[in-house]
Amino acid sequence: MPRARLTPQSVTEAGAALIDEIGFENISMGLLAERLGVKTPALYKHVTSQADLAHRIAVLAMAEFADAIRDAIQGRAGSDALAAGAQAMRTYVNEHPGRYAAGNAARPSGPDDPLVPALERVVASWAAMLRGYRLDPVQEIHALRMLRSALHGFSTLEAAGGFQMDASVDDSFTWMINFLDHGLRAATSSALAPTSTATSPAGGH
Amino acid sequence: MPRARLTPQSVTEAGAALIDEIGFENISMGLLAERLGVKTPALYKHVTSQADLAHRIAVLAMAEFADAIRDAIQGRAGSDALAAGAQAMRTYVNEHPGRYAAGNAARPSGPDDPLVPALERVVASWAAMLRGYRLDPVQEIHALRMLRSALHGFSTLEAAGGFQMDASVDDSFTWMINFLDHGLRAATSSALAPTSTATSPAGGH
DNA sequence: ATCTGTAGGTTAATCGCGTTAACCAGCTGC
DNA sequence: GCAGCTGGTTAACGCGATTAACCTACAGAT
Repeated sequence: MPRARLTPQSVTEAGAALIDEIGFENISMGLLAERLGVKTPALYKHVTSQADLAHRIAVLAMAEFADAIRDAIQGRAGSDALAAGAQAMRTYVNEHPGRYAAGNAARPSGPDDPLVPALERVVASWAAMLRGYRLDPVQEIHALRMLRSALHGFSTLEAAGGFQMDASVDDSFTWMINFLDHGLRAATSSALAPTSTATSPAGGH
Repeated sequence: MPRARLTPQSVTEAGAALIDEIGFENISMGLLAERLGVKTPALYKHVTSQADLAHRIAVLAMAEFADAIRDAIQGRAGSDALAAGAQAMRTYVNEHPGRYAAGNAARPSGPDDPLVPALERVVASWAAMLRGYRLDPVQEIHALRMLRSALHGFSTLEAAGGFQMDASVDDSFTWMINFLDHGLRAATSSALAPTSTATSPAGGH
């Protein structure tokens, strides 16, 4: 019987493909082994555990994801960059829901975890894009978090089938991007300062 | 030996408390049984399966959540209502991360699933709040989805420890709310029509 | 009070899945 | 042509969900 010639990489890639098909929470070692034409324990020669597999998929996913966003933003600025980056994100999440879920579930295991640079590259791309809006440095981080929140929230809700009402999800997405773009442009000069804490922000500066 | 006098409700409530402590994915029938001073199989006299338990927790969570948001918005309008509702949501998610995760993971099993009205009440509260901004009806649904996306994204990222940078998460949240408020007020009269991009349909009304 | 039926608990057994142990066959380098 | 690691296989273990078989505390009728 010839050997299957698996490697950690090929196992991870097959796992990534499978997780996109059946969903993050439905993956199992048995299913993946079957897909690879091998018995379950064989996988343990390449990954140490199911958790390890999930983590490798997460790293793969976040690296791909970072690339996708970087490429989309390349050569664009301002509104264009925002729209392109956001669309790239949404496309990625819709095409690879399982990978993306794995990427979100993963926590860096330490400072030398390859997940860390991948995540940093994602943040760096968004930050670069935001720089085009010339925000106050203090606000930039708030804007970055808002952007992540909005895009992540939209993508995951959509992937989970959370938008039930019969209005075009595409339209909603472009509307949101447009909304964010307008707001960011408005924030460029004017101080959209958060007034301290408690339950209520009064407006103004 | 006296009996434990469990009910589906008491089991669900204990499960909800436990899931907030140990996390959505870490719950197990054994742990919950131990917490209730009972052997594992006893739980099956009150809930039919672990999935059933999770679903009941989800219903409980979304009902509480809907109440919290309704109460927060009560008697307020516009910016105040937005800020109060958003803060109520964030507080709920932070205090009950497991419940909230259960609520999000759950899918209505059918039209008479009690999860449906609970979710509808949540949407209704946000919609009522948005009405204060007097948006174009077409835009209202987009705004609703954006709001859900932003708040859900922020809350879940925060609960998952996703905001690593050392800037106040509180400040970021109020900044975001403020940003959304400004944008919504701007959208009140002016047509914030989505300008067509590559992937998407042209806007207009 | 007693008797009885059943809801609500218990212990024992099953099953699936992750994981490990023990074993064995190809391929690589001498 | 053979020694030995590498990558597979089968068998076995452990644990968590679930089910079966059993048993008893309590409610209601007599």
